[in-house]
Amino acid sequence: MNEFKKTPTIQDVARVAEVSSATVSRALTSPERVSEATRERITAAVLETGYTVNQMARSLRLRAAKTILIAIPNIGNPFYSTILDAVVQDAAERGYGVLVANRLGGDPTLGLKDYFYSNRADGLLLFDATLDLESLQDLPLVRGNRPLVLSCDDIPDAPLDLVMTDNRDAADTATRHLIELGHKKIGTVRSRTTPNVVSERHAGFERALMRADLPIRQDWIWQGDHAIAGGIAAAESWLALNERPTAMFCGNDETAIGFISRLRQSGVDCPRDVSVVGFDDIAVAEHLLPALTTMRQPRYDMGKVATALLLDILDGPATERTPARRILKSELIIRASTAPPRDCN
Amino acid sequence: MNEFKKTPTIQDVARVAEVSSATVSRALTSPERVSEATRERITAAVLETGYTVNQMARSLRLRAAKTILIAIPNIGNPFYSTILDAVVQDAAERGYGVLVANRLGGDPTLGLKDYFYSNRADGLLLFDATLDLESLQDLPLVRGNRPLVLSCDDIPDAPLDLVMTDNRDAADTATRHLIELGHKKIGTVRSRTTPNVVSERHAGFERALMRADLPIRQDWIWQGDHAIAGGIAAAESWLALNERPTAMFCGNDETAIGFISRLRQSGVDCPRDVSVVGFDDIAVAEHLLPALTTMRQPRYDMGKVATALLLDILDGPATERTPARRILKSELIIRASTAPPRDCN
DNA sequence: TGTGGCGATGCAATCGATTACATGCGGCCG
DNA sequence: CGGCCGCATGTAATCGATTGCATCGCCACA
Repeated sequence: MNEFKKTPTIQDVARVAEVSSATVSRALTSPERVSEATRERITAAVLETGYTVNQMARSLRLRAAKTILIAIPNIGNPFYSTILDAVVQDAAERGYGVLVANRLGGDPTLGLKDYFYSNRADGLLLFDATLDLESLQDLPLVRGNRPLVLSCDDIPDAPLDLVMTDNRDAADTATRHLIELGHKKIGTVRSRTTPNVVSERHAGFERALMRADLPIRQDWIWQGDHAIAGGIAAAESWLALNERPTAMFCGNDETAIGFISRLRQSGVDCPRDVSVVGFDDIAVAEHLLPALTTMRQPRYDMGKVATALLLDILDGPATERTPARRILKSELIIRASTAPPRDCN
Repeated sequence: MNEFKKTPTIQDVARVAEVSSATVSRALTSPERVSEATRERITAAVLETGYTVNQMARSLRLRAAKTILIAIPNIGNPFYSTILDAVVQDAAERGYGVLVANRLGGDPTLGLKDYFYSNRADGLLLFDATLDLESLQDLPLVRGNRPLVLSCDDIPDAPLDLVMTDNRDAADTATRHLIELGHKKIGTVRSRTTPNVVSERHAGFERALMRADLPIRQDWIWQGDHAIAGGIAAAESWLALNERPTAMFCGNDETAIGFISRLRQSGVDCPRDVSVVGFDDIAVAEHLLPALTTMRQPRYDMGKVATALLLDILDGPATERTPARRILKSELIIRASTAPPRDCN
């Protein structure tokens, strides 16, 4: 059926349409520059040969891969996969492909990937600030002056384009919600995977407590891992306590899920015995029992905004720019996992 | 610091090391072919210039992009994001990048993507059988004789490499579990997103019922959407029924979550009033209340096996092969959402 | 009728890495 | 001492698309 053994090239089309390859190229990229008659012959020839452009050749020539690289700490986490979803969707609409790098930060083969990824992507979307500024600048993408947009997390003092949520205010809001319910003993499960989000959130947590003149007790602060396991571990330590907090602010929803689930196993009920507020509002949050009170993060929007920012830089003129900072607002979603403390009722 | 304005090329390295670009290329790809002295000079020059290979140029020359394309119906779904995780991990280890295409099937801009993706990926990992065989063969990847591995779903009569789970047996097992608990009135929420998985699962469901001489009632079969919303809709319809099934087999965990959650709102308890078994065993399944009985799908393995299969084809000799079929086993995880029916107690 | 201008098209260089083939050099053996 | 072999390296073609410049008609206007 196909008269060419190999993938047809622009030369093949040119031969069939009886024009030069230059004309074919022009017909495809700026149709108004060729006469109507030739354009039709070329269109027919494209169909006949089944030609599709060879992106490798085009990229080489144009010095643009039409591809962005997205680095995510943990694809399996619904929080990140939603972002990825948004990014892939929007990038595709603007003609860009998305290469995925998982756990770029912690991977010992980073050097290999350097080599591997270089010159393959036009820009980088980084949802992971476990890299410090120095190693970031060592990445060939950045060294090659490729634009980079950082999201979900901040790197202090880095002059980078940034898309974030208002982590500090959000944590403050969540904590205030617990305070307003009457809680005086409030603990938290922090995380360690994304350092600055964590300190921002923790700062918001402490700010709310301080403003309410409530104590910040170190033995009521646990380290989580942004996963269910961390919540479970924190719960076990919580159970061993003599004096327990009556409310907990968890660094994300998975942590809250693990925490509540482990407590339930030991007969401790949420929200009767302890109130829990999560962070993110992942899809299942409202279908849990108790439905989870949480700070909804505009994560789909975060993906969209970050993508738009990066692609605007890529498609725009190569002028000197001052880094942009976009802060998106989170929203408190009150459900059933928070209630007034028992002894205050 | 960097003496080259633009990204350094192999020519720049050659100039610094005072050799030809051919020698640099050889030093990098087959070091044993250059003398030790030159090799050292070249290594030094690579460091000095900060050279990294331009993959576009290499791919053009070698006709291999060192990239695979993965098509997934819904990235946001934890089921798929786990698979993606496995794929990215394993592909990176073997020096391949992963391009993500979301909802390749339903997207009206498929034609655009054709154009766009062609010649960019060496092979395709397809986790979505909403495409029929015909449109599949129209994809340039396939037409260009690029290997393709189909996973999660089957396309009947297609001579394709395949990685699947034992959907029919798994559905049979799940249904038998309900039967063994004493249930006689059993319904199901099917899905429509992945046609053949659905019919396989449904076939397993019906097989189990028939073998137990139980009725297959059409009004006890709902259409879901592999998402929470579908479970909710089915639950609402279930509530309106005069004679209700006492047990439900749900097409996936999200469906089960929505179903149970909606029923609870109306005071119907799982497992007291109705038993529910899910499918997949997503991460939260064991932390739900009730903890979800479900068929665990080896989805991480599915990603790994599919990747290994595709990459073996790509890296192996270009011989004629007969398509491989790998079937992975699912496992029944009994938790708290299933129990004997009330009236049988 | 001559010429300037413009639209359509072709020619050929270019992007950067790879590799078949050519070359040159040194050593070994007869 | 001459010729041959083999290793190390260089030369140049190649992959496929894009694009600056050249060319060729053709029309209009003086």
